[in-house]
Formats: sequence, structure tokens, C-alpha cells
Amino acid sequence: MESIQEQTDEEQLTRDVVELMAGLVAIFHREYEEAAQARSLTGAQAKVLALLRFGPLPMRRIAQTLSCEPSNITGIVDRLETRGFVTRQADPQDRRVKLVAATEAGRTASAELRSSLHFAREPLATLSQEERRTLRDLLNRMLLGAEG
Amino acid sequence: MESIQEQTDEEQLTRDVVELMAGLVAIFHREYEEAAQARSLTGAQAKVLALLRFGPLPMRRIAQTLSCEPSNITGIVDRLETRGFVTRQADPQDRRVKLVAATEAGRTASAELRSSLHFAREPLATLSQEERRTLRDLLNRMLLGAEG
DNA sequence: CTGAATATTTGACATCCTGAACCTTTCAGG
DNA sequence: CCTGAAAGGTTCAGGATGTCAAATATTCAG
Repeated sequence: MESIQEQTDEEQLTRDVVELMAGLVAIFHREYEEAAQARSLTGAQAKVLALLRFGPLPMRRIAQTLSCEPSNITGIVDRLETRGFVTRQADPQDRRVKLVAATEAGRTASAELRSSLHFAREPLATLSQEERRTLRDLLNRMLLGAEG
Repeated sequence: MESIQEQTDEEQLTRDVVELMAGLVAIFHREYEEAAQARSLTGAQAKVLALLRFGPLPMRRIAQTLSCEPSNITGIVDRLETRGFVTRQADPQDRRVKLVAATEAGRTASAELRSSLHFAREPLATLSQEERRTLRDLLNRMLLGAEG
């Protein structure tokens, strides 16, 4: 059985972690947006391009992954297609489906953005390798708990 | 001196952590947006309202904190004002400045959103109190390194 | 073959965001 | 006391993101 003091402490601890997360989220978000803009991509466009890293995807799959309406993806893919980062091809299996695939230019832009994120990652530089491992394991457990 | 294998491992570790962060950022972002929408606020409106928690702020200060143009804040505050969550008052010290203050309704909505975030925080529930403490300390060091 | 369901697009509309132009107020120098 | 530069906000034009409802094309069950 926990004392009231312990419950309060635990609550405060959770609040602190949430607060810190919010700070990290803000920093990551800003850096991602800047890195995208440096390649004349918007954040949304960069996210879609990143999803196509492992192969073509149907519009609907993209919308589901990004938790938004499919009609929204239509516009984003339109603009990516205009810029030559992406192509639409019909799915031979099901002609209702359009498969979106990254072009060579699209893959390159996305890969560059990705690696620029790795190396510009100041916050992580503060931690030792051992600490990074600990952080990785904790985050891993959090994410598995959240998505299961 | 590090071997090539160690460098590669360390690089992979960093990549892993960045990947996990990106996942967390996505989850946090989605949950924040949903929590805001549940109170008929947009994400941007909720962010501005959250800034006013400790007192009125000039438009320009809000823009700086959110890293966006002041003209953008004008529109967001307009809509918050229409909904009765916020008021604009002239600064007696400098009549160029408009101080934005949350109304009672605004404070309530923001506080509710905030606490709903704490308790809906599934990912954290996975971790023991000891692990949360470790996580807090690691995040703390990362953030201090990033902002200093 | 018919009708329900699915994948995508289109159009209308609100919001977010930037950049340039504008107004008011402040403030430094002559 | 002027004058002009600088600063805080707003307005306007325009692009991007996002939702929702309606339309189109295709698939699939019966």
C-alpha cells in the first residue's frame, strides 16, 4: 500500500517526464521542419516521402499511417509529383488502388534529410553510449506498450 | 581509441534512438491534437492558450516562443477571442503592445487539456517509478545540452 | 447481374503559416 | 520641439494542410 506522499511524488514524477517529453517533441519538431524546408519540402511532404523508403504504398495506407483523411494525401502527393519526387502507378492486383513510389530524386532528398537529422542531433551528444543504450531500451518499452 | 566496429555500433545506436524519438514525437503529437479537438480547439490554439497559463503576454512574445511570424499569431488570437478564450488589452507601459490574457473559460479549457494529457499517458504506465526517474534524468540532461 | 463496399479524387471550406505593406507609437538626435 | 528610424500589430495575398460530403471507378458477394 502506498502512502499519500508516495502517490504525490509519483504524480509529480510523471508530470515532470511529460513536461520534458513535450520539450523534446518541440525541439525535434522544429528541427525536422527546418531540415525539410532546407530541401524545399514541407513537413507533411517529408513525412510521406519517408514512408516510401521501403517501397511503394497505396494512398489509403499512407493516410492510415499518418492518421489523416485520404483526400488530404491526394493533395500532398499531387505536389510531390509536380516536384518530381514521386510517381503514381496503378496496382495490377486491384485497379482501384494507386501505388505511390518515390523517384530517385525523392529517395535522395529523403535520405539526405534523414542523415542530416542524425548528425545535427545535438541533444544526444550529451549522453554517453551507455546512457544512450539505457534511453533506447526505455523508449523501446514505452513504444511497445503504447502501440500494442 | 575506438575500433571501426565500435563506431558503427555507436552510429547504429544513435540512429535507433532517433528513430524511437520520432515514434514518440508522432504519438505525442497525435494525442495532443486529439485532446485539443475534444475541447474544440486546434493544436495551434491550444499551444497559445498554454503559454498564457502564467499570465498575459504580448503578441510578439508568443510569436517568438512558437517560432513563427507575428502576423500568424494575429489570426490565432482572433479565433481564440471569438470563442471567448482570450482577451486583448492594451499595455499601459507601451501603447504599441497588446497583451493577450486567457479568460476564465480559456484557463479552464487549457487546464483540462493539460491534465487529460497526464492521465492518458499510456506509454509511461509501462515503466516503473525507478525507470521513470532514470528517464527523467536522461531527458533533463539532453534538454539542458540542447538549449544551453 | 445487382447492389454494397472500397480506393481515390474533387470541391467547398476553415485553419495555419509566410512575406510585404501599412498604421501607430516610441524614441534618439538635431 | 521636430523628424525620422525602429518596433509592435494588423491586413492582405497566396500557398499548404486538413476535414467533410459527393462523385467516379472498381471489386466482390449473392
